Amino acid sequence: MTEKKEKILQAALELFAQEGFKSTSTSKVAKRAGVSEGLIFRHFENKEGLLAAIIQEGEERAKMLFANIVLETEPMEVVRKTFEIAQMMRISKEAADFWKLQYKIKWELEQYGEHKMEPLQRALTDAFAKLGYESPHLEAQLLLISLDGLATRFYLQDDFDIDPVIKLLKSKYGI
Amino acid sequence: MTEKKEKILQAALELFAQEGFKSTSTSKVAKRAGVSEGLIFRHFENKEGLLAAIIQEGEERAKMLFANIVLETEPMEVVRKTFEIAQMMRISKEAADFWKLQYKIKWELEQYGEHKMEPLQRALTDAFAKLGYESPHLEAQLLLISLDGLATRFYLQDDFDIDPVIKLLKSKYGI
DNA sequence: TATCTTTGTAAGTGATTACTCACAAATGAC
DNA sequence: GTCATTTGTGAGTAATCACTTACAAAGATA
Repeated sequence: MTEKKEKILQAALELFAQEGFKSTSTSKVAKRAGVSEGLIFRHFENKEGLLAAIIQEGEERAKMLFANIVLETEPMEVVRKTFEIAQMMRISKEAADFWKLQYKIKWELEQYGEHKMEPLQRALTDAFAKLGYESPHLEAQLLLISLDGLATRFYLQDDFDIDPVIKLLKSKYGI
Repeated sequence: MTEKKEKILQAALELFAQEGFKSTSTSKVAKRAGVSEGLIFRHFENKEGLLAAIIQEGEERAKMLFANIVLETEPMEVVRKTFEIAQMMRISKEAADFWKLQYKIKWELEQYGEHKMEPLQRALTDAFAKLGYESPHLEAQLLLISLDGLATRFYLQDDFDIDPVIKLLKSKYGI
């Protein structure tokens, strides 16, 4: 991976997350990365290839993140660590950009990245089952759905105070 | 409102909801509406004006929808009717298009339409207070956030079975 | 050093974009 | 019927789009 190729990926991640995929031009990406526009096509073939590279890079990071949860055997810890992930978007600017891009892409290209969340959902289903919930699969779905909603507000509503809402939601799971 | 003007609004709603605002061209809208492209600019000045007209039309519809809830005094009925709204997107294709557009616009233009939901949130806060919840304001926020997450799945995940999840969520509020 | 491959650039390409403009048809008021 | 206004069209516009191409610089291998 050359230095300029990395610059392109970083610039594209920022711009796609800010302005969306379709409405970010390749010339803009090149300008922010400080390279010629042609270099984008040399490295990534076309604009979609650039997006694919960004998404793939992030999916590997997501896998690493979920691995920590999936291997957890203590059910309450599974739930607690799931909330931990939700709170992580607030830490690193790059992580926030990546997750924001995920949601933007969902709405822009209408492809729900179900598979990415599947291991987490299975771990949660298992945890809720162990905890004696009546419909563990539905409970797992509902928790992830609530976190989707939380992310929506977090990214789109400027003055949104996420912490007290997370705290309330946690309390409903006894955390 | 002339016939052709209405055709434009309808075509634009469909296309914006399907493909997004920025990546739907005015020529495409004109073609679907069966009018000349120039007529769009005659009636709406520019592309943003067309979007504004669509959104305004829908906001009035949303107000009417919420009015029924806001005037409700029985707190459990407020919560029940809120779920009723959530289930409405599944009925009419036009209503679905409108709400889908709302979410798409949120992510594309990053402007959260807070004000639109405010009367509903206040009614819910009031209801939860009457029902003796500890943090009625947060509870109202959390419920609306969960419904945001539900909408995300409903619109983006093809095989999503929304009914059992709504049923589970309802049960958590004693409905 | 000579040669081959990779990395990089600058100046293009035709297609599409939002939008304008000159003009015609329809409508309404008197 | 006449005139003014509104509604509508079709052929423009400059700017921008994703992408190509010809060619140069840099690195690696011998």
